[in-house]
Amino acid sequence: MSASNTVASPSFLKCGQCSLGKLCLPVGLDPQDMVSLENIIEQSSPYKEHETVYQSEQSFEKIYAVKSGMFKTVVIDANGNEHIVGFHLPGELFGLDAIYPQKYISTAVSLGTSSVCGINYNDLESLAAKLPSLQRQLFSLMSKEVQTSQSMTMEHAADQKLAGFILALSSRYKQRGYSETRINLIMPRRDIANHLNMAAETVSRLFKRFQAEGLLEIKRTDLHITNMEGLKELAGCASSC
Amino acid sequence: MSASNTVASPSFLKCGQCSLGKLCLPVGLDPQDMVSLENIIEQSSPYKEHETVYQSEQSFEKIYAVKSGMFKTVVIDANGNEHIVGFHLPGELFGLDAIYPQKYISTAVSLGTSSVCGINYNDLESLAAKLPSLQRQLFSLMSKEVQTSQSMTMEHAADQKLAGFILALSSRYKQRGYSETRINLIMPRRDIANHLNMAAETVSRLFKRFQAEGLLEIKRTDLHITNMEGLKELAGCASSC
DNA sequence: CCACCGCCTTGACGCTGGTCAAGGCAGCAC
DNA sequence: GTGCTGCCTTGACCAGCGTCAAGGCGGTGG
Repeated sequence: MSASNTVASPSFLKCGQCSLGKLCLPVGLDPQDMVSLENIIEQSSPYKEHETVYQSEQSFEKIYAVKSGMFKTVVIDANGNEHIVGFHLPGELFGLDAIYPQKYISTAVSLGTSSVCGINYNDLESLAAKLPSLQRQLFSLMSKEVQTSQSMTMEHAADQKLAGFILALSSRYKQRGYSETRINLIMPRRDIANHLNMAAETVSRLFKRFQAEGLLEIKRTDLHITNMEGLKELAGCASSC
Repeated sequence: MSASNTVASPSFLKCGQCSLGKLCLPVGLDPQDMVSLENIIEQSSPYKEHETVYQSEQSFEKIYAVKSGMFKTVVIDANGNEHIVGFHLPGELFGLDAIYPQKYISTAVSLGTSSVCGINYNDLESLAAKLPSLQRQLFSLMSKEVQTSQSMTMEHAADQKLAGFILALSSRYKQRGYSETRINLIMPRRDIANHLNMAAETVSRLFKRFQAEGLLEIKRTDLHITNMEGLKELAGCASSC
């Protein structure tokens, strides 16, 4: 395991060999069913930084699983303001919010070099009807998605929100086998701030304060959590515990 | 149709006869499949005000569809603060966030006299595997759920949040065949404020300001939207358009 | 009728965090 | 090296909104 969590690329492996199998869509599938799933999955060639996977308003066709790197999903409101809905780590799905309206709500953009698996939604639906364990996993993942976006609405004060964000990232990295205390914040401060509905200056000041309080150490993109309990207490544990 | 939207009770009707059929779980089912669904649904006797359907931490068994009245789902964070996650209108499901963790995250409480249909989740999963249109509807409803809680995280200023909340309510009532301009706010101001993460006093002041600006008229629980466009502009249309 | 209670409203005040502006610092081209 | 550019940090200032406290108003019970 590397000291920091640069994200390993399973490149063109099939689900059965992919290291993300334990987190991603194939959870709970037996090897035979896994093959059926592999057959409807398309692996993309890597996206360079700032490339878009799909655009808002585009008609819905596929959902995506992150294979390597990181993606953000962004919506633009009526006043032209961008809002970052979420950051997506390897093994996580995005595009699920497009199922109901049958068009993409957000625009998905790569952060750094990243790749995805694309899954045609109609094929996935048909397959899920045949494979109960896949159906179950899909419901489960969507339920999780509901819960995480709900928990975001609970944090109130800026310090709470930032602490919750860091903790959520930490636990997601941990699930992926990376260190939970050393995090590489590849997204710019501005993006973190935008996602949490606050000013970039506030993020900066809060990181400074957290550091002064001995909760963490941070230098540029390199974050080291030094007092996990303290952070959790601050966050009120909404997104994290 | 009554002038204001007191919520009609379909009482003990089966899905096929229930006026909510066009919004609720049975969307897209043919009459025969509808019968299969009816067989796994349990209709509750009415809850009185402030009664709980399930408690947070309780093990997950059923999801619920509102039959009449209104429910709120509430979570309590580590510091003991209550947070109202959502209000649920007739034809809407709640308890979906319990699927992933297999236990209820929130506590569900009735607002006024209300009733639900309870649906055993294991039975529902099995049935969905047999009925593609039911599976589809479930995915669709969960996707919608994701989207609405995401859109809540986008609003920033207090006036934006309140305007968005009113518009979302209005459009949900409209879907149910009620007036979109006359809304009966049965929940106390305090609950609205809590849900939107603001002080009850702010809600009060904002209603006053909205009234002064000619956007709406409000007296106690009786709300009348007089300038829909103005409200939408204020909201930035995040939750609503 | 009055008294009480809960809920909402209104006012005064102060803090949190947004905005604006300036300055640091790393990376890159020349 | 110098000068650019982009990102982050720091400081000064101000407003939006939370908090506290008081007062209104309607409903219910005596």
